[in-house]
Amino acid sequence: MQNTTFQMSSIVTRYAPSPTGPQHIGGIRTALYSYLFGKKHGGEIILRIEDTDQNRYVPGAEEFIINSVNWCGFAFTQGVHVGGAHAPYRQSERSELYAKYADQLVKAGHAYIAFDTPAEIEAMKAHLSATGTVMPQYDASTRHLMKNSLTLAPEEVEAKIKAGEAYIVRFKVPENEDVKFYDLVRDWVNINSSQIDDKVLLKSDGLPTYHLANVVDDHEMQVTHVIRGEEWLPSAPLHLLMYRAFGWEDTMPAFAHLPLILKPDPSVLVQNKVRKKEMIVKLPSMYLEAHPEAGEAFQQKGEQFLQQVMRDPVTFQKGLKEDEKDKPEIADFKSWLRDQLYGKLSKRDKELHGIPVFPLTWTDPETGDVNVGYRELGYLPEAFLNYLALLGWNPGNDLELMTMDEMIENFSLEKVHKSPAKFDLDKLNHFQAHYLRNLSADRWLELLKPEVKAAGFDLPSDEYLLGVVDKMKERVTFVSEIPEKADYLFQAPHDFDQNMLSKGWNEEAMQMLRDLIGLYEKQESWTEMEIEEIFKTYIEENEIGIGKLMTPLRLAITGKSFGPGIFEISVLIGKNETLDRIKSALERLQPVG
RNA sequence: GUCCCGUUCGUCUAGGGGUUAGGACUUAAGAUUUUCAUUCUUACAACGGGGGUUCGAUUCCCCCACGGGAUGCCA
Repeated sequence: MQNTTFQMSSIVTRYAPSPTGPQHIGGIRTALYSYLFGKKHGGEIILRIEDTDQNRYVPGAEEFIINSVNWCGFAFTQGVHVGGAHAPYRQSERSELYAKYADQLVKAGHAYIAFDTPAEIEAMKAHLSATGTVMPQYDASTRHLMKNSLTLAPEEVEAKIKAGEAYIVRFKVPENEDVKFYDLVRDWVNINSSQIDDKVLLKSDGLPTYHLANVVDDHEMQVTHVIRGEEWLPSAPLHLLMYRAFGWEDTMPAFAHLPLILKPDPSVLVQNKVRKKEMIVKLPSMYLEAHPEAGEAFQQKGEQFLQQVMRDPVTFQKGLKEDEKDKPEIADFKSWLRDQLYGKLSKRDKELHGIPVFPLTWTDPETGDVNVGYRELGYLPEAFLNYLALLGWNPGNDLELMTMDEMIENFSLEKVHKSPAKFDLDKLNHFQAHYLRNLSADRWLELLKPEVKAAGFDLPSDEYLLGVVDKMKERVTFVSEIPEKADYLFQAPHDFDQNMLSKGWNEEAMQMLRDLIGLYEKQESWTEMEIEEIFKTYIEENEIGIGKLMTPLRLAITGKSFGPGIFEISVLIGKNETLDRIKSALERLQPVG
């Protein structure tokens, strides 16, 4: 990796999202893989914003992408936010370029100008469908029937343009040609060109479509490796054809199409009794919300249906299939259900499966809807990223927990999976707990302080806080759980575990605690070993079962029945506080039983 | 519908013509522990189905089933 400077500098990858909304974790993973690959080969990693659709532009989306990547802890070497040799990196700022190249293609006979209105195209397709064509499209078989520069006389075309008539540029896809291309993760893929329609290259607003902009920019920016989602696989042959038409085939980038990230398996839902019950009620009302026309009466029917279908995974799978015997309202519900339960991970899956899809919290600028992100939920970026990296890639050994450097070292596109992966929150949480336990003192303080304040406690010293961390880090998955589970480390307990109280808080225990206070008071030096010794000597001398005293002691000091070692806690909070708490408990709590 | 891609424990996956099919998460049991965790040990659990090719197939080929994607003047 350290040698071959020439090879190293020649790699260029890119991440090219469109700012149509918050970046979902699939996008982050694509960005990550582009980064890992680029970094591994010492190359350039470009962030290019594909904002060629004016209608779908969402303010803030671009910042969201950059913030997300920053939070995850990796970076681009070129891009909208940092500049670079190929600036600008926003496609809306490069539009003359695309028009120029589209023109070049038209002149060379690889593309043509078309004047058809959407309605006319629609009519053509409808007509073909009616006469039995399975896949009606604007292509070699139909382009001669339409209004374009292939069918119109040149003067006519000229006149129309002069008159200001709207037009687009379409790519002239060759007829019936096998297009074969190599994909780094899927090997050879073969598609016949008749499957591809004459894609629009330049829209009537003068802006390019993805297909044109992407090919032109990857060429201009000297991109060597295009790493993108599987949804692009079917249009890759088109892109190849375009590189060919431009005469750029020699320098065409290599392609790597990544598998999708899927929703969790719905049969898991069926097997979980609690979740199942929830879903039987929730799904019909969610459907009702989306389809108010179904009518209130639907809710019950929907629940009935689910109850039958969700008996077990097999009935579930069968029951969700299309069935001609279904009543119309159930048929609609079913197809809606399929969309909700299967397929790519989507925004709805936070609600449905408890799986957030955004790295950061996103507030929809139009609706005000808040979609909570991994960061705000308390996930550590390194845990999130490590888990995400493994959803579609694996180094091929048993390595799972990896630092960024290890991921870079081990990464290869050949090891990227072909098949999609389902998101598993349990495993992410395991990673999270692991990384939390290995956090540095500085990070701990940085993360814990706001949580302590948010819980309404006074902020203790850093030293004390690190003591808290030491006692609690093995017991939590999120930092916010610390003030929640160990409130007694920040103030004397207000509430006491009733169950525990009824089991062991009696006259006998109270007397023992009074004895213990006496012994503790005499003890000058206050270390864990010493006070444990006092405790043990006492119970041995009085032949008491250890739990008989330990439980009431813990209860008096913490109010709880579980937690770190009680002597550790006593030392942390100090001698005075320990004694105060025992005394106060003895005053406040009446003996039970 | 048509085209493209995929299919190993419940989940994420390793492997690859002859393996006791390996690891991780989850679940369960045990050890440690004053409790709760952590940690450690153990257990449960998989090659979608059918045909080939082969002495032998989970691995290669074909078909089917299932899952996914694409089929826009969206990306």
